[in-house]
Amino acid sequence: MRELPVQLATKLYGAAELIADQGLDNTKIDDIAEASGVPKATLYYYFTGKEEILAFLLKDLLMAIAGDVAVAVSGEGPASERLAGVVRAQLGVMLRNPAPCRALVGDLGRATRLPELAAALSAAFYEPVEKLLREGAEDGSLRPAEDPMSEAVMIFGTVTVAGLMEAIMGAHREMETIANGVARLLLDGLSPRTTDATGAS
Amino acid sequence: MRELPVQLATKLYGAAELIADQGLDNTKIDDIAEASGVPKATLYYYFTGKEEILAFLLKDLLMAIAGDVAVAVSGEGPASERLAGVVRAQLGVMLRNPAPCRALVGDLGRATRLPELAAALSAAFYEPVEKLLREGAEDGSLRPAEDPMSEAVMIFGTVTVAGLMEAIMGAHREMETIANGVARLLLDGLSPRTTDATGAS
DNA sequence: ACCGAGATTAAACTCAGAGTACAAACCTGT
DNA sequence: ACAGGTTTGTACTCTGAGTTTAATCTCGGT
Repeated sequence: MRELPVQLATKLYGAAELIADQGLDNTKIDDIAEASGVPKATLYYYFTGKEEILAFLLKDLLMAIAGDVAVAVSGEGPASERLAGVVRAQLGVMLRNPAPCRALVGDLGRATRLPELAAALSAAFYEPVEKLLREGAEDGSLRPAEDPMSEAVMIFGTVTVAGLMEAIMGAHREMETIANGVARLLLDGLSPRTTDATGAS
Repeated sequence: MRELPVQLATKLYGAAELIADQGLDNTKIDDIAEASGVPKATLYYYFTGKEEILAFLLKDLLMAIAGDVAVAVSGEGPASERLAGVVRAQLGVMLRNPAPCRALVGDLGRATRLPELAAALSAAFYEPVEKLLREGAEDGSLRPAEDPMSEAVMIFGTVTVAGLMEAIMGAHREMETIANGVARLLLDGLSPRTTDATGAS
């Protein structure tokens, strides 16, 4: 895949919506060409096919998430708070880019079969969060995880599905509202808090 | 879609693996015909196309989950324990049917665009769990949820992603192990438990 | 045994759309 | 002006989805 001119990349975002709505198969290359204003021949000059176009769009999304997550992870404060920041970061990117998100779910299969993307996802999310969990165990703000990797995966699942649900329905709720709900579930769980000093009623 | 003979249905499961591995687009109707031993013409006699075949396989999976989840939900004991049962139920079905699961992720987009499936998913999972959350708030074994619907969605995300990760990699771990990890996260969260009576070291 | 209705299948067909080929224009630096 | 890459229109090939047809098969009723 050749180095992509910025202008072309920009135009392509217009196609994300289309792909998100219809799914990749129902979207003809000619449709993508028309929607983005990039002629078919040019698309084939840069990409080997549809899939690679989708992959480009998704990698872009993952990079955005990776960036914001990285900032949240390496911030100040206890790990638990930074984790809440991670949640906000991911949800923020997702709600700002609903079309690629929908495309991502829609064609997750292809995405996971694209090894480059799996790697990007891991770098964007699992690894930073896994690290964060370990730090939380050290600074005492999070319980020690038996298996930080799979906890990171679960956290990703929780956040992602919450975000997707919102991206698929047309975001009624504020990002902060959703993020609070997610963070509360992840940090405190569903059990009633036992924080009140003496036994309650 | 005509009434499907049992024998034919059985043969079709053989194709799930294929679809899971390659994704639906990379799987030719003729491949499905060959893999399942059902001639192409017969497939078209019963289904209108590939998509409907996939839909059939997925609906089957969702039904299985719905069944086991329903049992778990309506069992004895406090809601919190029944929730753990739900987790076990879903993971159990997923790990017993890795191929359809992988197909489901792989072609989630199509799946969500198939309204019948969205409804099935909702009936199989969201509604029962939502009900369970309300019961938990009543019997005191779960904290009251502000928004039971979106909590049900998040729970589904957590369980599903955990299950998928395992279905995609070839299940090394026992279902119980995974279920315990998931249930622990969902019930207790990531914060250190404050359960020890007096302040710890 | 025979008949008719529906089930099952092979084989040949149509047709949309992905991807290719290629040459003409178009830059951009030298 | 020239060379090397970029951009694009146009016309092409070819794969594979879905259709059609018609030949068999199955089986309950007579």
